[in-house]
Amino acid sequence: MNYSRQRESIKEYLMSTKEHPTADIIYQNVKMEYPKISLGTVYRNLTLLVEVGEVKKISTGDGTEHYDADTSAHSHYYCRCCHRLMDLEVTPSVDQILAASSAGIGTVESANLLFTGVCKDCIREQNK
Amino acid sequence: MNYSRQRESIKEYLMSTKEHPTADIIYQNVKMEYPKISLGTVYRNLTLLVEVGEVKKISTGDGTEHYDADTSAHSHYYCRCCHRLMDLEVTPSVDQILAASSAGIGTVESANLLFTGVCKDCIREQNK
DNA sequence: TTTAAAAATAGTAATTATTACTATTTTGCT
DNA sequence: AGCAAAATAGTAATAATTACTATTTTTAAA
Repeated sequence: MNYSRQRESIKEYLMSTKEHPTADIIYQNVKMEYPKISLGTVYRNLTLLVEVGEVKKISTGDGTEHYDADTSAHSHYYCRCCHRLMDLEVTPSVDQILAASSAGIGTVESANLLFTGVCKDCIREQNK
Repeated sequence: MNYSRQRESIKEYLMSTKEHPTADIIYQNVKMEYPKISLGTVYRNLTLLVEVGEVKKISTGDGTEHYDADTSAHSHYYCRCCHRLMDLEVTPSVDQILAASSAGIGTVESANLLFTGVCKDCIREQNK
């Protein structure tokens, strides 16, 4: 992977915000510095950065993906009303998280935990 | 909400499978019973069923949504290789889940917990 | 059991997010 | 400087989802 100003700018913007922006929002912001940047470049670099582990992709089910340069272990709270995605600095038991967050940030209508990895079947396939 | 055979069939199919199918897979299956059903009908009813709480929508970030008629509190494991979404009957501490699932199902590359609800700001707005 | 309004449907068109393609430019190396 | 690999802008294509409309189904009341 070679250096690119555009990719740096994307990373910089992502690190400067706590908003968990979508590709399009990132595009609009990076365009201020690089008016000729194309949306495809934003998507390609986001995919790259996620692959390399420098950025996390967060799926809320609202129709578009959100991105976060904070790769530390933390959870998120999504408001289905204003569509904001917020940080939650928690890792303890789900019950505790539920109690804590329902007291703090808003109502909790669902708490979903999703693990991603490569399953045993696929590992077996790969070792053939 | 009025009764509809198509909606019943969608629910029936969803309850019969552990596969967490996408709208399109559901469409293909319900089409066996109702060959004239349209994809729009599937989408509309899935949205309705999710709103009413009879079905859960699960976002893996793989480009399409998955649906689950099992609304009990459980987590999921997504394999980024074969794109299968599997059930995990867990609710204890995230650390325990991590340990348990990494031993069992496959590698765990990420564990993401997402809460959804209505945030305090929105509740405040609504009470005006 | 007819009937009329409300809700749902099939089929199609439109929209939106994302990916693919290509000719040109930038980067890293020697 | 000069060359290959990687990246880009711009555009076209794809895939998932939503919107629209004329017709059919459902529901409940006459």
